[in-house]
Amino acid sequence: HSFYNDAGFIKVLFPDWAYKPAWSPGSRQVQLWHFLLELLERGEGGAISWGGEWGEFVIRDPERLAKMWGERKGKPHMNYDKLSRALRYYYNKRILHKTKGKRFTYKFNFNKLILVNYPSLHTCQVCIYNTRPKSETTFHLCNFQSKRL
DNA sequence: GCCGGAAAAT
DNA sequence: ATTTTCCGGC
Repeated sequence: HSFYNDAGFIKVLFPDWAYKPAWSPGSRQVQLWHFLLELLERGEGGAISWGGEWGEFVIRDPERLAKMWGERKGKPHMNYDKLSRALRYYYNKRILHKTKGKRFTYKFNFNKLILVNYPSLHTCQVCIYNTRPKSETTFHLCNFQSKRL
């Protein structure tokens, strides 16, 4: 079972509320893993990029990434030490794990993160990010770009 | 750098 | 509930 389509792309979906301003009704704060996927998706700058394995990524410029994250969240004193602590909280949630021995390298657990294809990955290239158990799944449907891995 | 406890912040 | 902040330990 592959998350690729024929062209080797996946489609990344973010909750639409992730893009509303914080003061907007119904909006919530964007979460760190949304932000990371967004940068990876866009091949942003070079502060972060996909690594060799499926879901693996390398933080090329830790302090710049932290700065970007801090700007997004309105935390001007954000740094890699604190950002990486947030990443470590993802271990127990099984959103991420560390690629041991590789500096600044982490890996998304897409098996956990992407639970559902809607309606079919192969035909529509749509994945839905969801961190909750399937039994209490709520799906956030919105449109987004695709990314070659 | 990386880990994870503890407490605070939102 | 998800970080942010701080930090002792490895």
